[in-house]
Amino acid sequence: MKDKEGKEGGDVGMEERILACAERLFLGKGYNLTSMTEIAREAGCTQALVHYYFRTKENLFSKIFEEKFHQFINCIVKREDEDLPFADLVSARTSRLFDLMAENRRLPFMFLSEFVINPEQRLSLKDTMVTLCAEAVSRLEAMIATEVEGGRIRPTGTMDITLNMFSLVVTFFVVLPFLEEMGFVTDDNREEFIAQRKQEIIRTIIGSLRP
Amino acid sequence: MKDKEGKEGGDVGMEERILACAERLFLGKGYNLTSMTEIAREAGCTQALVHYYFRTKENLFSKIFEEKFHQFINCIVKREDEDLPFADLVSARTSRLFDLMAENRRLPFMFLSEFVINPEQRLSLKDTMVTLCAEAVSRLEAMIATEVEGGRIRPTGTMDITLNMFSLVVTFFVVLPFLEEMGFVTDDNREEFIAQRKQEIIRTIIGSLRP
DNA sequence: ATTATCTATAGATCTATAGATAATGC
DNA sequence: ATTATCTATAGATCTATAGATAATGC
Repeated sequence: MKDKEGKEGGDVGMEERILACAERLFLGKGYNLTSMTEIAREAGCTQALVHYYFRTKENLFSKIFEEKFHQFINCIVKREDEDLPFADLVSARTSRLFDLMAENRRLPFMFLSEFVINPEQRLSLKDTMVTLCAEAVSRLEAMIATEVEGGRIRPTGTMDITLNMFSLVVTFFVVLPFLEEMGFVTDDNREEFIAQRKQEIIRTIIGSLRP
Repeated sequence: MKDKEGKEGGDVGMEERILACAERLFLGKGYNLTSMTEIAREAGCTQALVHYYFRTKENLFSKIFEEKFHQFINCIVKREDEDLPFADLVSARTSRLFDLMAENRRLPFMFLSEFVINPEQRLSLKDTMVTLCAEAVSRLEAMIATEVEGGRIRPTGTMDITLNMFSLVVTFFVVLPFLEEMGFVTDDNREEFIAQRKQEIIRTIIGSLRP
């Protein structure tokens, strides 16, 4: 029996507990506003121990950041959906992105705060991003061309559709806390509000493509 | 003649120079990552002087934040546009929001980083926001109802249209630096890219409303 | 006299490390 | 023996203030 069971997890090792706390804190406040001291306090150990396991703060952060980043990209692109008809593919990807965001609402904030502030981080992940993005849109690009040719959608760039999807989904979860604070969303209507917004986003994206 | 002309402004007083530097730094990196020392260094004085003029960091930040915030809100809502036909009003507001963002690209980052981190800031501006937002959408709401009744647009909520507008415009400028870094946007095509995206956003919003 | 500016410093953090001690695995 | 944990502390910041000095306005 450990002396401190703490908030995080059950009877899991201290290293994992540190990771879990760090993840939560980094996601909530970004790199610079989270201190090793705070992570240690939350995990229930001294900050020396946090350094013992991860040596530097940068190290600890990278571990979490990169894991989240890959999880994020992989979730969006699923090869199976490439056999779907165009509208269904757009709908499926939007829906998946929406659900991922619903479960990781602070993710964009974490990305943003790090990327905007930390140009090195940005550079170091650039290649990964370019590759993964290219993969993500290659099939889409071809489909759009076909649809446009067939006159089923108006001429549109892959970039525009992708930006639309990303913008609508991500911003929604970013502003959600404010909508709650301002009383537009309450405990009673939250679930329905979110579900409706999801449908509306998909309708917006697909609907705006009609010729 | 002052001994230090510095980067910011011409022969303007030190107080204004401090304000200008603080604005640039706060906008770029948010409250917590900007130090009084750094502001002083940029403005070309000691940090004691920065405290002399603004007493606390919080004070200095609030001054800038609130000014920017009001500028932001007032820019979006212009009463004259309320006489325009529906599509034109949506288009005009989107366009204005787009232009404002184009000139203050770090604004959303500043808002976000402060709001997400600083619940007090959020609370203190809540009332202002609610009032201004209500004003901004009241006329829109009536127009939407009329349009829907007349069968000219499909049934849609004011909230959805507003969110669409906000999401599409703001996210574009947030991700623009990444698109540049990834090579999708270059010095050569930037202007055109931005102009096209603006049109596409308006098309998306209006187009998605067709019945 | 008042306003603007500087130097110096107290007091809070924070990261990282060194070195001691307790727990564990063989 | 090795791994996990702690205490203590060095060395960097940072905010804020006190107190001295220079510049300005009457």
